[in-house]
Amino acid sequence: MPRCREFNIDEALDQALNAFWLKGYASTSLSDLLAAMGLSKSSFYECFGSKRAVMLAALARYSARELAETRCHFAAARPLPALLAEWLGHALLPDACRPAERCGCLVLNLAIELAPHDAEIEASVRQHIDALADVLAEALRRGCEEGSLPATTKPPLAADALLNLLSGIHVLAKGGVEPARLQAVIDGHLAALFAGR
Amino acid sequence: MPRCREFNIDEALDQALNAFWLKGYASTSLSDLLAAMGLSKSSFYECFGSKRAVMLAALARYSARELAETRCHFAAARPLPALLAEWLGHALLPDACRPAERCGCLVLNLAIELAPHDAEIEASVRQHIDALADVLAEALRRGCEEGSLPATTKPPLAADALLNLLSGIHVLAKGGVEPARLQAVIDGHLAALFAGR
DNA sequence: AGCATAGCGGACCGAACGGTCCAGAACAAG
DNA sequence: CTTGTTCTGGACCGTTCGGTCCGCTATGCT
Repeated sequence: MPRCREFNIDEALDQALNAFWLKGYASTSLSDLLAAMGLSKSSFYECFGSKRAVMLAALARYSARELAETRCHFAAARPLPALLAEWLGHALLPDACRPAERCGCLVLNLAIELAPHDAEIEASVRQHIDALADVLAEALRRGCEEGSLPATTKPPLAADALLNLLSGIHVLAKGGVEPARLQAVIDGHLAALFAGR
Repeated sequence: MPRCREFNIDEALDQALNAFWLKGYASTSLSDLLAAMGLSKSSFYECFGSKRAVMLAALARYSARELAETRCHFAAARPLPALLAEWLGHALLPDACRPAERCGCLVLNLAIELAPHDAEIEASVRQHIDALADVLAEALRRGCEEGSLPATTKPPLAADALLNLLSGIHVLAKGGVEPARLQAVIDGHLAALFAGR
């Protein structure tokens, strides 16, 4: 007997995600959110409860998506150097699933804006970072075994370094540094990594 | 015959700077600002004109201060490895002139929050980044000449890499990653740098 | 003393904020 | 057709926002 929901929660969350990605949390007003998600204020509060809840859900969704893509990317049976180069360079290329160029990484954006004052956000951010580092470390470990990486490489440390590299890239790109300059930094890092040292 | 100004503009700006550093631009309300700067709304608008003008001034002040400190740091006649290690590690240590731990870098915080939507901010950020990169590149050039760095080192590229490293450190630290892990990343990067590769 | 300025507190402004509520239309299943 | 649910638009809430203005006092100079 009930009338079933007409809008798709996940699609609405994706739009909310894009809105927060573009303008951050505080600067995304309720009106912005409603316009992006394409639903009325009543439906919004009925379904999600609050602005903060939506951003938490969007953050979780982004994190899961990003993690799944990364896992999938490194699961491919291809040379590790190419996999890493593509994964890092990804941040500098236009991408259909990003709401704009130079919008950085949603997790990092929200981390900077909210993590110091919101324990729940901080926990999500930490979890995302650690999970990503794990995926990277695992890929690097395989690289060591296969010989594409020097045996002296320490996967967890090198994974942290790569994650730090990508974080810097995201931030500096948002600050206006030209992609070519950042690409050179990536290339240098990878060259050093595969040369061992 | 005029009565002279009682509060110090620069000190007030420093307090505004700390407020923005702690909470970002949008989340720092006028009340926050007035309380931090210790002056009345009337004096505030008489002297600075608008919230945005204050943040621009605070940003310029921060940038100049940071740049001067960095120049001074690398002007010391001490071994380059130590200078670099201290400069990078600085971001992970408590510091009297910072309003809190893990507050990141004001320029990067504002870049992420505002640069994509505010050309004036973006220009300031770019200028700061380029100036810092120049200082670093110059220090690295001296390192090459003195032999503390391999002759194959390309100072501008290595400078960008160091700046990117520091940016990542700031962001990940704000995201809750333990300082020890980030310190290890720094150590690894410097080891690779001085080993050439 | 007289005067111009600095600075203050506070009233006031319109707009926007996040959030609540409700009347009614649209719709699906019985 | 009835019933129960979804969904919408809009009225409404109190609060806060950035910003303006004014009247008062405190102060320094002549």
